Amino acid sequence: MAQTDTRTRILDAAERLFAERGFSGTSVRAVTEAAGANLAAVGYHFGSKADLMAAVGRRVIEPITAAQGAALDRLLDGVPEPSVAELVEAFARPLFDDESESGGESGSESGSGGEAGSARRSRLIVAILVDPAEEMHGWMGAAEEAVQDRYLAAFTRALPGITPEELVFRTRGILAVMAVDRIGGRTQPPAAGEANRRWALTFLAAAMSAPPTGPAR
Amino acid sequence: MAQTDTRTRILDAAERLFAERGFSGTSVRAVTEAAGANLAAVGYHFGSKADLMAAVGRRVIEPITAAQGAALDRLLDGVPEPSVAELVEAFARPLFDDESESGGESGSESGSGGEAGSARRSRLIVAILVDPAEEMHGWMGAAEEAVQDRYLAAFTRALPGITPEELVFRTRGILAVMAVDRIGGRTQPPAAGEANRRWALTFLAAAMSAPPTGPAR
DNA sequence: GCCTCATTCAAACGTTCGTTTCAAACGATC
DNA sequence: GATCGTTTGAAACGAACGTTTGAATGAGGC
Repeated sequence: MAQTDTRTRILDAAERLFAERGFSGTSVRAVTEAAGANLAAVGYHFGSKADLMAAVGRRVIEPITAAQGAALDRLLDGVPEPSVAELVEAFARPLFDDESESGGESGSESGSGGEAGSARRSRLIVAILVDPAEEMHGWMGAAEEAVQDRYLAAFTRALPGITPEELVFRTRGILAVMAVDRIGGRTQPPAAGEANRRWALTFLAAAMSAPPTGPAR
Repeated sequence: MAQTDTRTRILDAAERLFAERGFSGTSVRAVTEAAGANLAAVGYHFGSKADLMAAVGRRVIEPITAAQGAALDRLLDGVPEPSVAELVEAFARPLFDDESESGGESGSESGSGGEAGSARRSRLIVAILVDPAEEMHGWMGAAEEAVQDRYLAAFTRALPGITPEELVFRTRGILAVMAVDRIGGRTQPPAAGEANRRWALTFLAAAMSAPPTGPAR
């Protein structure tokens, strides 16, 4: 066979199926069948279905979190006070699928190729964000929170006058907008990823830059 | 009326559980137990789990769609060219839970500690929007699409210069932002519904009013 | 050859799932 | 009180689920 590793094939299949059907909607049997592996291979390589999801999630999220942190470093290194649009782009761009993934400066990542499977990454992120199953996001660690806190601080400096609570709301709004192509698929198929990404950046830059919400009227 | 109808109790319990755990994550047994009804009651009153979900969804969505349509009627009746902020508010406000609407359905579940009364409707809407299970949204009909098309036309008039495709994206962005309080619950509990709603309207009015995205640079 | 180790395999474990069955209880009408 | 249609009850159905078991398989070192 000389195919890819069974473990990797399972990770790839699970990444796609968890993104498409959610945690509860994906069976271990469906994963192993799609991967061309035996049912027991999940237990052997990962331990349990929840552990498989954690492995899938970490493989996707870790380079994204690293890219978000590196982009913020680069931004703060250039100018002391980056614009809102720059912050939005630095935060959101790694969340989208890279049609032309070049970057990768910090050599820590790379490692295992990571080829193929674009356009699936952002779908898994959205699934992680919105899936009600605890196993879908319970594995996330402090690294993700840390980089989000750093962006929150940067947005706070770029947007004085916005209360911290509203800023938290808006930062979560960035993530929520990632789910846009999961919504209302009945009318028409989601546009190409490239156009979606540029529209989202426009949408989010304007939203983040909105004047503060006044008190209840 | 010793207590509410079995059929209604099942609808209430299903509305809460489908919103909290999604379609695949909610068992018929969990619904009937929460409703204090027999397992077979779902089959008798609704036919199947998918039919139950359709009944739950229609009960929630229909008045919202009607309110969205009525709000647009009212708006277009007053001024021929409503502003973007007015359109956003007319479209989005019915999607949020009405704090003022005390429909008197607070007695569904007694034991839950939190304020279970409202804040469930918008959660179900979000669950319907993002749940990957076909049964979660497959029941939606032409009425919902029709009102969304009417808003799309109104936004098109209010925002000349935005391509129809980008406008579709932004309109879906309105719905996506509804999912914001489902995201990142680790940092802090979701804010009160009232503040969330006002922040969302600010966020969305600015986002919808953004200048058109230029061609790829 | 033999042994060791990691991996794969078919099969089975017990549990939970959605659904169905059929008898019992209920309320209204005669 | 008997009868009818409607609703509820306990129990069971087969299928699918996550997980575990223990025997095959194969490569590498002796």
